[in-house]
Amino acid sequence: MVQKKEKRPRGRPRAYDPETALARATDAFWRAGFSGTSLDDLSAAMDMNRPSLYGAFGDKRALYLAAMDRYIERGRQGMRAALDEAVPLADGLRRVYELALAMYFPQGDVALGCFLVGTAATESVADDEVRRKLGEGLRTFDRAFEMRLRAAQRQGELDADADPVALARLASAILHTLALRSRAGDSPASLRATAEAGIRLICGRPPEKRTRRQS
Amino acid sequence: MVQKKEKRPRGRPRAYDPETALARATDAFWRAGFSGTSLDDLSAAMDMNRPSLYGAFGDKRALYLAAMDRYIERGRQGMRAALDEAVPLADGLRRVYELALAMYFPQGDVALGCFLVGTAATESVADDEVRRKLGEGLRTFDRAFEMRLRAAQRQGELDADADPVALARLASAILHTLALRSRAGDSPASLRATAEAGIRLICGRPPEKRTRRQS
DNA sequence: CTTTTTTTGTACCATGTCGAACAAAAACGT
DNA sequence: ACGTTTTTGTTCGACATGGTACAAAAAAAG
Repeated sequence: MVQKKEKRPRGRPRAYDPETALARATDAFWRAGFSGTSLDDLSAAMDMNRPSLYGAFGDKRALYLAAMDRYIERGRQGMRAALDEAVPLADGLRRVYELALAMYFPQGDVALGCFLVGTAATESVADDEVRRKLGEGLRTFDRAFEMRLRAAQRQGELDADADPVALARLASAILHTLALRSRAGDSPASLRATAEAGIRLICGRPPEKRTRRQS
Repeated sequence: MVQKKEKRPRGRPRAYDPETALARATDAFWRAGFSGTSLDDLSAAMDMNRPSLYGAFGDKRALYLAAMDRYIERGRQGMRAALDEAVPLADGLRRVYELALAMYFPQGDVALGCFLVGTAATESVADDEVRRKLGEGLRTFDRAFEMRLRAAQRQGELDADADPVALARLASAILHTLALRSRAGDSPASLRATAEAGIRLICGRPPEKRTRRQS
């Protein structure tokens, strides 16, 4: 157990990297949804032929569930980093929303929005496991906001009588509206404005009446 | 033109009512999404055989677009009624969210969430027309909120320096999070709480510190 | 009653889809 | 070098899917 030696396995080496293959599968699902993505599409996107794909990830559904897990975990890590308690609450929120927008609008590509909103939300009615994972993912993001808000409250950055749980849900609501609207054709600029308005509401209006001039 | 006499058309009378057929098609799409709903599913749900369906609505995509139009129009009407200027702003918002939750959680059925979030968001990346309609639909709902917020501002119900456009987007954000979370397995009760928190934030906290007791 | 017009219902077709069978290929161990 | 083990690539097959052709049916018009 101590030495995780890179012992090559016995048979023919695999021609793909599981992580990048999963990333490409995620991208394919992202564009057309679960039902709208065929195994041929996946096979082409992942550059794996069907049997390899089947052997590596199981059937289409298992592959999709793995893509969900990966997406949620990466989102969690991104939020954890963005919500560093060393940066002010408002800046942390802004960083989260910027991170989200960077994902929702890939460079030189059409707007993709959020993977969960764009694909899992559709499947969740018919597929219990997808619904479970989707719920767990959203709660994960809620919790990340909530932890940060609690810290802000402890540090006096946030009103003592604020409700961190409720505010966290609203911070997520901003995320959800960005996710949805980016898929509806809204521009990054307009979404940034919406995010800013949300941040102002969540953090509480500054003590003095805010002027339009920025510091 | 004056007398819209119920002149029966020439041939065999149709065995279906177009409006209810479209409603049933909407329901079918709602559960499985556009790609996940087959023509057989639709044919069964609408109680029309394939050629009749084709003759009445065109192909599957045209049928889906018609379902979108119907859904958006009904949503618009519902919001217009709920946001009656005679009722206080907070109550109006509450009525909108209650209306939404009533749609998202049909009696004696699984949670369906919002039709647009659950189905159009998936298709919108690949289908320009769906994306256009989705964006227009969301903006329609934004505008309904915005109109009401402007009225509230005129009546002094809302701060004079509030931004109706931004607040309307946030009111929609609450709607979007309800739509998404209802599909993720959240309970109506928890969503109601989220909606209430959103209403408090949008309407501004009441002058005195709010106590838990209700009038 | 016959003709005309429109809808219905059955059957069909080309294609797409998921999943699997099977042999060739590429590595390791002896 | 030879067998073992694992992955790859080709191929196949059963089935679902979107869409259509065509005759029977049901109503009005003549």
